[in-house]
Amino acid sequence: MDGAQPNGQTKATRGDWLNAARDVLVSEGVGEVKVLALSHRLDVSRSSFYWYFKNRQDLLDELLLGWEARNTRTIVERCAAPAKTITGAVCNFFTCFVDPRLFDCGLDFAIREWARREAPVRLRIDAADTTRIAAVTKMFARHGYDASDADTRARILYFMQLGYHALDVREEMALRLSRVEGYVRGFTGAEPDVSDLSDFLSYAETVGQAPQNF
Amino acid sequence: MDGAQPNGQTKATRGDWLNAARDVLVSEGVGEVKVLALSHRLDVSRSSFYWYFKNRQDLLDELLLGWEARNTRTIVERCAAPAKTITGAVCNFFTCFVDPRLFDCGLDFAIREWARREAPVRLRIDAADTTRIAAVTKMFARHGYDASDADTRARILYFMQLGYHALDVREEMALRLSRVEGYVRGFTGAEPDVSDLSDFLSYAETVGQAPQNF
DNA sequence: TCCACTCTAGACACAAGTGTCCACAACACG
DNA sequence: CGTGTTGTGGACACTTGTGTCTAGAGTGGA
Repeated sequence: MDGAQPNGQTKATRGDWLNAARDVLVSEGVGEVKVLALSHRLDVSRSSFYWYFKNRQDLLDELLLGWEARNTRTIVERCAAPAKTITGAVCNFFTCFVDPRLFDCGLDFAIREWARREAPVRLRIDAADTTRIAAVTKMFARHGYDASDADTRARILYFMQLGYHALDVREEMALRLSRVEGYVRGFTGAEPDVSDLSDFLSYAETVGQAPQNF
Repeated sequence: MDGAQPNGQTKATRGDWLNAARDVLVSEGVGEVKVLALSHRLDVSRSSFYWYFKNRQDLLDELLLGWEARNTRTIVERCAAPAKTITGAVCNFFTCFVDPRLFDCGLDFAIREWARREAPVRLRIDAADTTRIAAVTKMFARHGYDASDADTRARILYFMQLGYHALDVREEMALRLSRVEGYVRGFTGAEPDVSDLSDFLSYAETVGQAPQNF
């Protein structure tokens, strides 16, 4: 994906610039993604940047491209994953947000914030949300909910999950997991399937060691 | 709240600076709240700013103070409002987000974004969320939900509502209202009370004319 | 060896932002 | 009328950021 192998003389590859930019985008917002600051961070001259990128905007475009290729696809895949019960299906959806390798929450919100200021970014976010909600709706429909009910439940589930992360709540994984049963009951309107639930909880434990979502 | 009455010679009052700053904060983020830009917008010399405020940070502090005094109190009050049924109570909560005069959503999110970059702001947001969730939990508990159930439902309701706004969804008020019944069913786990629901819908219609939330 | 290519550093020109200082206009009041 | 206070505007010094141009160091291949 990165193309060129670093040369002996190379101090910072194109990928290094992109990674540094992503970090700053997530932790401090687009406004702070500055060529000067990145060059300090990489300990490279600022002008080297212009070897790899046309200008600052060029870098930002690339960042957006990477995000598009990743987050939405993850959600769509998890929603389409086979599940015996709706409990299992909802748990499949949850995995996106529990396993940081699957869905990059920090990036998602950083880009939403960015979208508030720039209309073209906004359009891409809108398209992503539409695709994701459709995938969740389909998941409910597949488990016997009628069209209108599936739509409502999909929206509650998706908005609640993003709301949770929008608030950047910081709580222990154990505490978070202790609420899962209640959440599933609330989201599905049915009694959770015990075996599906415990499958999810043990999966979550294994990835729970990973660094926090952001 | 504003103190001084504008003098004949006064071109921009302290309040004018604050309003302009709030607008920019909401639409473009803290980073864009710049003395220079505000002075252009108010058509006043930049140095006049320093008559009213010690420096840029002083202005930002004031903005934060105004937010604290408003948004959280609104939610707490609406949750404490009397309601015959849980349907009515949830509808009371919804009013915050339907009537832009009650709760300033744009400001809430602008400040959340700001909090990502500055720890002291983050602390104040955390305190606000804790207070708000506690108020919603109490609301459910008052209507007969046991402690654990009330906690879960409060979180689903609050996170979902903020998630909805975090995504900055733009849909017609009519479409939004058409989903309310389903939402209430989902949130309360019970069949909505018809009269409480219609009271809310007619209230929402009257304020629906007001400008969009942001 | 030497030449081309890749990448880096430093200098330059410029734009936009901050905060300070000082002169001064306009009003309010004795 | 003077005189103090309230606000405004312009000039200055400084910082941080962008993008361009050019010299040249290092590497790999003919």
